[in-house]
Amino acid sequence: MKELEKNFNFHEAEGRIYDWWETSGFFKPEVAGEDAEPYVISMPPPNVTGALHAGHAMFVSLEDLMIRHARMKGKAALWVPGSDHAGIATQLQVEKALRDEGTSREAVGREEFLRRTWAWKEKYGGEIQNQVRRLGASCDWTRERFTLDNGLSKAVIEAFVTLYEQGLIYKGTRLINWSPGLKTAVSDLEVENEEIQGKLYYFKYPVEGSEFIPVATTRPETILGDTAVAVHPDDERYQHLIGKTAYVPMLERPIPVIADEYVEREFGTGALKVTPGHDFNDYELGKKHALQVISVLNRDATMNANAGPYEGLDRFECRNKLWQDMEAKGLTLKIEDRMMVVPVTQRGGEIVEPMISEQWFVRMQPLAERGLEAVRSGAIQIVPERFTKVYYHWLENIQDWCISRQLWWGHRIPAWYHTGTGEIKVLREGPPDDSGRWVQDEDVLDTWFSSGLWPFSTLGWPEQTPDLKRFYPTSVMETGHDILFFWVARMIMMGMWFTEEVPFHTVYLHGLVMDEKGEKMSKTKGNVIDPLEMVAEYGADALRFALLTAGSPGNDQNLSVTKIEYGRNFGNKLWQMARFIQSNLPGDVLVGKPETAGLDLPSRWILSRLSGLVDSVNRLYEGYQFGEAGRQMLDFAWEEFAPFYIEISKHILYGDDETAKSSSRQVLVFALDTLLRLLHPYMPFITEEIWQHMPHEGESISLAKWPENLDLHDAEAEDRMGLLLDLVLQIRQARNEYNVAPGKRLTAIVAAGSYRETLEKYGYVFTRLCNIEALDFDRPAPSKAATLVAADVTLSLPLEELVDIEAERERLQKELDNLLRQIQTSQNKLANDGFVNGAPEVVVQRERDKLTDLQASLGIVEERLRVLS
RNA sequence: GGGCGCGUAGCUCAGCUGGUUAGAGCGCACGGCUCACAUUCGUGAGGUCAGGGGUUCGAGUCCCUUCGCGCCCA
Repeated sequence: MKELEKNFNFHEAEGRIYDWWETSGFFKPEVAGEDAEPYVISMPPPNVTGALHAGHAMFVSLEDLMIRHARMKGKAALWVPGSDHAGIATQLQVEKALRDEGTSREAVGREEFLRRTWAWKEKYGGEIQNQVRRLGASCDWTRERFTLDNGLSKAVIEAFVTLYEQGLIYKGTRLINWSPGLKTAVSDLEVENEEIQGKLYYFKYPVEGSEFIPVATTRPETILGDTAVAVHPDDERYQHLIGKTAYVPMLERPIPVIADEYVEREFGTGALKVTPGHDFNDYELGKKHALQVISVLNRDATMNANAGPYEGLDRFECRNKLWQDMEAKGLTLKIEDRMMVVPVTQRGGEIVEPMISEQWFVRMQPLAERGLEAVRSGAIQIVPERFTKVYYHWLENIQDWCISRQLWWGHRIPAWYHTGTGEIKVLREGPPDDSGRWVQDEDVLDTWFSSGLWPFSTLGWPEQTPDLKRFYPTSVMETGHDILFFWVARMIMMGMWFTEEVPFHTVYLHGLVMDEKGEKMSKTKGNVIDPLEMVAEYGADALRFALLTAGSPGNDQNLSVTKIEYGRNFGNKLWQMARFIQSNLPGDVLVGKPETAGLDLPSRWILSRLSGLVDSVNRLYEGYQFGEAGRQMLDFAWEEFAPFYIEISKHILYGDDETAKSSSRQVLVFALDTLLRLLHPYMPFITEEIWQHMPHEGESISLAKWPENLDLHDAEAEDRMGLLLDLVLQIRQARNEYNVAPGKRLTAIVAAGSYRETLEKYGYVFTRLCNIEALDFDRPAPSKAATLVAADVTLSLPLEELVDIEAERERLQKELDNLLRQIQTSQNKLANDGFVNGAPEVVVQRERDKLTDLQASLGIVEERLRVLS
């Protein structure tokens, strides 16, 4: 077996190991055989031209963990990778490149633009996939998909046409969110609300008869599109004006004064200007009162002809100009500073304008019902459970989905218009005929429309492919809670609608990755942790371990370089443990679970602890508590196995009892092997590298059996070893307290009580762990000694010149107080019938045993104090 | 306005089904390069688990409430 280097060279190893895994086909579900139960995750497709960020690293780590775990459990684990064409994001990048060349997409034309975008995709599109590889993602690259590839495009058309035929997709002229910068409609989900310091403009709305109604608005330019002034029917101030005619300032367009209970009398002036063409609430009000809808904006947010003299002005220029003009006419009242909420685009933060526009919509009601049913029935479980409520709330109040985008990069809407008759045909294959008189709709579909089909479109749908049959429905959808609506809910609805099945059984939502202060990472703030830099500096395993263990399910987590560094340190610890074990192995070592019969106490102890770890980890995995599971693995490795068992084993390994050596080796190898398997989903590279250098059966740890139910629990060994380790800690403390040189070897005088046999046999534990060269059982303790007590064992360290009697008395007095306090608590509990009868038997018994030990110790400490005084 | 989350050591966070004297990392103090490991080892200081009330034999954990912070929806 090749010797392990002094340190793990992850730079060299990660690429080598990954390539080997991939070319060996380990990432393919077929390694598990035809009868294996499938376990499938569809990878959330990153934007094709995007760069890997901490959020990607998070989902890759989590999903790879789940997939590797499933694979080790013998399942046919399939993780389908892919990328998203990301309509807006990608188009913006290519448009920017064109701008840099001094041209524009309009100038080069649609065909050329698309050619350029595909070229761009080919050039940069593979980048993020390689970055995903660097994290160790064990996805099946032979099944990689792209949302614009032929298969998926076919799925998109099938879905669109089907919904159209079912009457669930329609084209309509309605108020939508318009992004003037992007010059496209966006869905309500793509609009965020931002609070800004704005202004509230108060002005006079002229009414016939030289009267006026005071009105306030945050967007004066929309005055030009007003089609009514509304007041509350019971408002005495304005009651007499209801039904009269008001005149739009500057335009003098007559509009009615209407009454509606929707108007809040206490808010503002108690009167409302109504602009159905540019406000969602007003739009509804307008419908109710059959008001005219007037749009005053062009696609680029300049004013249109309806704005009369303001035509051509930008919306904000118009706001100022109009206000000045109104001021000149004496129509203004005042301007107030006011915090207000404006709708902005997700991308760029530009202010979105509600505008009347003809777009394609999906009627969501019927789909939402299926989506709700899927979760309500329990067919889909959302983890953490609290997100279920959020999901319900959104679906119960869902709006129709505006799916058309005035972009070029995307799935073109399969609708054809007859240039002569204006007839519309929606077809799987177009045009309807060769007459040359049919033109296709110019618009493309919202990117999320294709993403919504992802779990089944990637497996071949609408074709009934073997993959679709075997791997659908998928198992888990793992993604960030921020896209529950955007993506998860839509996948569920689409999945239920088109496949009559849930697209996945479980939704696992992780939190967002923040910086170490809990702030959102952003380039402008300069607090971004670049996962690729971290991988280069600390290794992929370190980053993964940090991401996987530093938080709790569903909650946002703060990532810091320190945590990644700690992950790297843990990797090194594992490596060093392995190096020690390996260097103490002769040629042949028994591999597998050791026979417990002849084992020494430390071995039975560590195997019992290991057994407990495995049980605990499996229980935690059931509840998706991967972070806690990983932390427990680290604790076991770093707090028990390495500092105690490995240390103690040196006594055997450096001795000459060949039988004992052989069993110690087997225990060491077995414990490490088990630990490596448990850690493999967290730290795939280092665990594989170590495993290959240790005695093992099988080709790769990634295919090794996941540890379950070791059945090595040994309560007695844990108790006895617990006492030894308790004494070890006390000896270390005493040595520190009395400033005993670390190198100084001491003989301890022991009154062993009921532990005589154990202490005689395992006295070497103290040699190894706290530099006690011998235990003397048959000598009375000298007066100048530090006395340590555990259960009924007394251990004295003769420290002649170092021990000050007074100090020792104080120390013991403190110990006495401590014991008394604990005994008191314990006695109170046991005297309480409620506890004795109500608590589980094990808990009560543990309390009784504890009290017995405490009382034994108390007797010893009291006696010792008597001697010293 | 509705919903959700969070508030535990100086900082960042764990604490899973309620059950030993509430843990970790970083930072801090003291001491060690001991033959796997200074990417380390040993020891220590540091917490009325946001406040109040309740359920329970027992609450950091469950329920109610107040305060503070954050997110989502309207």
